[in-house]
Amino acid sequence: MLEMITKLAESPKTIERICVYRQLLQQQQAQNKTHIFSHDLADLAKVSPSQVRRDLMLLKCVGSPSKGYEVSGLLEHISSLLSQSQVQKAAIVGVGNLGRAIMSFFYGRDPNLKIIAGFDSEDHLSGRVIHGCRCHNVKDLEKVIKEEQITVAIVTVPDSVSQEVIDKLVSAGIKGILNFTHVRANVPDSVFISDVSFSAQLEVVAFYAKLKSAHT
Amino acid sequence: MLEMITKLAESPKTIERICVYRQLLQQQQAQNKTHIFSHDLADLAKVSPSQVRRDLMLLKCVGSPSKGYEVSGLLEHISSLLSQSQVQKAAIVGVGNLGRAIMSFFYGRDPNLKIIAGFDSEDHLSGRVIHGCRCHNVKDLEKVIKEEQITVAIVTVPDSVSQEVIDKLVSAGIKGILNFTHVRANVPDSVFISDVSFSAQLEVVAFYAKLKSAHT
DNA sequence: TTGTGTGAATTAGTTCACAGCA
DNA sequence: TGCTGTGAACTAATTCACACAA
Repeated sequence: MLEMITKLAESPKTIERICVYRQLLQQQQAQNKTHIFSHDLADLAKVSPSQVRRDLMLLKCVGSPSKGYEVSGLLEHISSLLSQSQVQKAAIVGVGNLGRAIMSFFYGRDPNLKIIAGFDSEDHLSGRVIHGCRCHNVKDLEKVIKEEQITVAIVTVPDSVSQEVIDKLVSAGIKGILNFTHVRANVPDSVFISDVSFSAQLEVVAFYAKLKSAHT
Repeated sequence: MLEMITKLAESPKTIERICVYRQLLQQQQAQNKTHIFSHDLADLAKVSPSQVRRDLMLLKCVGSPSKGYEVSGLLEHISSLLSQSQVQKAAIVGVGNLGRAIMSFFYGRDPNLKIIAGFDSEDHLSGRVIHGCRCHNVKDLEKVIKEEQITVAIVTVPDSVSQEVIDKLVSAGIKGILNFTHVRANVPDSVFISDVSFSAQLEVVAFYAKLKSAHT
């Protein structure tokens, strides 16, 4: 098991796809599908069938040539691998439109990973519960994170306070950060940070859109 | 020039980084920095210096060993390359929290790429202008997109109507789509689509966070 | 010196192609 | 026959390392 996790840790792309597979498999399960072939999952995820088989291989999943992979089996493998049977708690710093959108997007999606706290400098939010997520003033950040043993944080504050907020999160003991600001913040090696840049992504889309238009 | 674009089109990763460089360079320019070394830009973007030099090489940017790269020169190169001097218009389908957050995130950021229209099935939004973006009922989608010659669309609707909305966008002539739903939609080859999955990204962060905790 | 520009080397990621099984 | 599991081949992405210029 530990060896498998080490292997996986070296393949961030695979991990991301596996998270996507899980979502798709849950949808399939909801439709009472019990088995699925690699090419069917590949179609749903928009990747190649051999890619799916390779990814599942890493998880030591096995399928039968006649029926494909058992959906419930895959889901168990994936969940145990990703969450390692421990519940993890997450917090959001910055309860604006984006913060709320993410709360509602994520609400009820993954029982092993729950966004339980929100922080904002706006006092009128304190005490409110939005999508199952209790809001606090940002000055209680360290206290709440330590009390609740929160390990993951989502940062949706204005760019100008990004590094400051991230420093606070790090010293409060956060181990993983999903950063929506445009600042590429400094964090120690002991913390994992992933940057999401809407603007950059939209610009990439615009670039290819132009290319596609020219093609016609 | 055309040759350069063809080369770039084959390096999606480079394009994404270049968009990030642009943001960072604009910040630098605002601070009256006129020149920058590859390692400084690398620090800001959290990539390696040789990566920066390679990326800039693709754009045929040149720097001097003593002063580094000229910031305004880089910005010109990047902007002309990315937008090819044409203004592009974008629309958002789904004016909920997420849609609005994206509107405000992007408002005023890039003069060559503007989100000018929003579509929603909620009638009370029609006619409202949010962050410079005029809202319409979704049934006017095709008409407005054609009239305004919008080429890029952002999809922030519920998963259940995702494919349906994307089909409409494609037949209205959209060439690039940024998809925030969990559905990996089908689109023809003539359209570029990029999927953003918050949940998957957050799960990846949680995975590495757990890894980092174990490390301690 | 110090940093750029770039060929060469390395590493990561993906697809191919086929043996083996139901 | 049709699909899985996987070594081998290939392609893409990144880093190294060093000639050259200010």
